This record gives sequence, structure tokens and C-alpha cells, in this order.
Amino acid sequence: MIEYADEASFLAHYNRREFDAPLLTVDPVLFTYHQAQLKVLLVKRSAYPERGLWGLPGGFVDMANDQNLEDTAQRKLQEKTGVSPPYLEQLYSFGSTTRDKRGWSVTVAYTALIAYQECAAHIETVSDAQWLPLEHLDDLSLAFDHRQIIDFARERLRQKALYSIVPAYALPEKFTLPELQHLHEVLLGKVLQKKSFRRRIEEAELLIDTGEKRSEGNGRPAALYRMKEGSGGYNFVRNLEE
Amino acid sequence: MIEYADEASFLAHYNRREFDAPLLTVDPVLFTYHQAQLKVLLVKRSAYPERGLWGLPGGFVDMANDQNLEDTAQRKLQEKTGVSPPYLEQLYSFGSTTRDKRGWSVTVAYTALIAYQECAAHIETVSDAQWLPLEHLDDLSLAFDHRQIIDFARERLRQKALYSIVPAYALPEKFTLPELQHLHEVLLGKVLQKKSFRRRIEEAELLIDTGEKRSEGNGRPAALYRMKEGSGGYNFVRNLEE
DNA sequence: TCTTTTTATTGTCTTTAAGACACTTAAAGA
DNA sequence: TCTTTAAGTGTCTTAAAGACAATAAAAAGA
Repeated sequence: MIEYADEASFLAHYNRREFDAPLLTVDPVLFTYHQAQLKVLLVKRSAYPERGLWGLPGGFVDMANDQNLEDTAQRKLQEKTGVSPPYLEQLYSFGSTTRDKRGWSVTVAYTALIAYQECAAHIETVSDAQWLPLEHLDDLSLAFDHRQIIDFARERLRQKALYSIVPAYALPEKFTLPELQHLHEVLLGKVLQKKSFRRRIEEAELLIDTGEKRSEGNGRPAALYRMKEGSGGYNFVRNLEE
Repeated sequence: MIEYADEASFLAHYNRREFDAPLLTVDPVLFTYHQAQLKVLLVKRSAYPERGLWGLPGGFVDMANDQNLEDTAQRKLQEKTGVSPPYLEQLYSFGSTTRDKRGWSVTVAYTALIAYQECAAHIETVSDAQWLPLEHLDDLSLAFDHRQIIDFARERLRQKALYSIVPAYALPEKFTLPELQHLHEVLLGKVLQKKSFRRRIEEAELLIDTGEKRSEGNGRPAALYRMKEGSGGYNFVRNLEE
């Protein structure tokens, strides 16, 4: 699928063809956790439509190279971040006549998580992509229905924080339990009981104590954990609070 | 989008056009509960491809009339059953090069529930549609990846039976708690504790006692309940067993 | 070095939800 | 009336979560 610089060139092409099917895109919502904030990766759009607005790092299916929808999501993220996120899961599909001014369109949205450090360097070199804190998003005008999609992804991630440790994929390979707990607290919008939080994680046996410690400030150093492999993105711990 | 009688007529059209986007369909999985069995609505395909096989009652978006994806799902179900199901929720989108022999294709699947009586009459008049018990599906060859989609929907419905009374939408407007419990037992594949089941439903306050009774066999008659309105498809009861 | 401060980690009592299972109630039929 | 059948309730036990105090390990300052 072709990108158009402006409406005129889009219409020039559009009118020559039979567009009898909706436009189809894939839009990944990539989250990370950095400086005690939840952030989302957005791209400044350089082409028609919605040119100049921030939007999700998505795009059209490459029918020659993508084998399935997840391939497309993976490829778009690779283009913007230089790496493949350790967590990628389909979120929801949004389709209507109104969400894209070009007409009937459908986007298959994905939720993805990655450690900030994992791709910070690459993102700084790719000038059009940027991590934006979710709290600051209210002031921003986003392309298409991308705000709704981000809200949807955010809500789903909140749910996951209740009964899984999926959010841990937004942390570096090795992380401490206080870090993970704080991330969950940000997602849930409330403080959690230390004891309950740790009890559940311990009983679910999803983390491995690396034996290493790390002291953030002046207090007692926290133990560093890593995710047990094979859990593969679906790390259920039953209810984590609420 | 056009239907083709066979491969030749499909290719004739296909070759005259620029198909530079995946085919996009919507496929609802409509369940009901009848004679102590979970059943799914399937249609015998009369057109290319997969002609002669049973498949989901889906189809292409009608860009002139459908405002969004849910409209498409609703319309296809209306065509086959004559009514709108009280429960309709997007399930998942399946997209790959391989799922349809015509090439890259995407389907947005929906889960729907309806009472058997609600549409039994209409379905008997529409010769190509039929309720098939899920247990008998193993022997059947289904079109495309429709078996996978049904399995997916079935699994999601099982999850819902754990923490909601969404399955109640597969029952008539008025139903008894033993009926609902048995439906949940079928979905979960195990017997449930009567007391726990009823306790949760009572505490969630999602049902209204109509005051009427109905006696199935010879024992004590069961109270008839109806769903409290406004719950609108998301009737959480926390964990219902397991 | 000793004490204070800070943060991580654990112990344990209370509260809440779920499971098990016996008991009561209301009908049908002999 | 007595038995059978299925609906509906009481209540004890078990398991999970919440609250919160206590302990442990570090840094910083006296």
C-alpha cells in the first residue's frame, strides 16, 4: 500500500481504482515504564492523512513479506525501535466508515511491551518516533482514533496487572519486586499491599531470584529477579489486588 | 464484495483488478444452548471457495450500509436467524496468507449468544443454516480456519463462565438457576457446587426473581429469573468456580 | 563506631470468598 | 400418607487477600 503526500495525490490514485474493500492497517501500542511513568511510543505523521499529528507506529500489511497480522505488527515496531518487543498480543480491531477520512477502514491493534533501555538508543536516531508519557497525552491531538485505541490498550493492561505479571515485560530483564509493584500501582492507580503482592508472585513461581541485589537509594538493597522462561507472555498470578 | 460460483469466475475477476489489500470478512460465532447441549450456527457454503463445506455465517463488509464492524456481524446474523442476538462481542481477528486459498485474508470474528427458541423457526426456513452441537463438530470438515475460530470462541466463553453470567444470553428470557448452572457446567466441563454458584449470583445482584416458578420433572419447581437490564453483556460475578 | 533514617522483606492476625456437604422444602406419584 | 425427586438453605472448613507490625540490610551523619 502506498503512502500519499497529500489529499490530491491520494485522490488521484484512489479515483483510478476500484476500492471496494476497507483499508486495512495494523497498529501496535508499545508501552514502556521509565522514570516512574508509563509511556507510549508515538510517531509524528509525515504523510496524508492526519499529517503532522502524532499517531501509533502502524501501517499496512506487506502482502509480499508478512505471513500474518502479528508479522506486520512486529515489522512496524522493528522499523521504529530496531528490536522485537518481548511481549506482543493482539488487542482489538477497530473498523468503521468514520475513523479514517479516506473512507471505510479497519485497524487491528496490538499491545506490546518493552524495556525502555532496550530501544532508547535506536529511537533517538529515528527522529519521527518518541516516547510520550501517558499522563501528558490529554493535551495532545492524536491521529485517527488512536487516542481511543491507546485508552483501550491501557485499560487492558490495567486488567492484566490484576491477575498477571505481564507488565514485567515493560521492565529490563532483571528487575526488583518494588519496581514491579510500583509499575502495577501506576497501572492500577492505587497503592498495593506489599505483602499480598509478593505472596502471589511467590506462589505463582513465575520469577527467578538471580541472587544479585541492587540498592536504589539508601535503604536495604532489593533482590533482582528475572522472568522464568517459557511463561511466554501469559503469566497468571490470579488476582493481584483490587 | 462479490460472491463467485467457482474458482474460474473468481480468477476472471481477480485478474482484471488490483488486489493490493487483504480480503476482509466478519465471522460471527453464534452459540445457543438446547437439549443440554452447546450448539453453534453453521451455514453450508454454496459459493467458491470451500463450496459444500460448513462454515460460519459471515461475509464481507457492506461498505454502503454497514457503519462499523459490529453492524456487519449483526447484519449477517440477521440474514440467517431473522433476529438480533442479545449478546454480541468482538472475539479476535485472524489474518494470514494461508487461511483462505484466494490469498492474504483477514477475518474479524465475533462471539454471539441467543436463545434457541428465539430463532428456531426462522432457521428452519433458511435451508442453508443449521444448529450443530459442538460435540459432533470433530467429525466435520469446516471451511477455512473456522474450526480454530470456533474453538477460540468456545474457550473465551468458558472463561466468561468463570467470572460472569454472560452465558445466560444463550437461554430464554426467563430461566431457572439449575438451567444456568448446567449450562456453566457444560462450558466448564465439570460439575459446580450448587451453593457457591447461587451465592455468587445472588451477591452480584444481576438477576431478578420474576416470582414465577417452573417445574421440569417431578421435583420441587425452580424459580424463574430474568437478567437485570442495563448489565448489557458484561455481567461480572467474579470467579464462578475453579 | 554508633545511631538514625530509609527501604526491603517477613510474620501473623483478621477478613472475605469459595468448597463441601448435610439439611429442609415443595412438588409428583404410588 | 409415604416415597421419590429436585430445588433451595445452613453452616463448618479451607484458601486467599488485606492490614499492619516487626525485622533486616543498607546509607548517612553524629
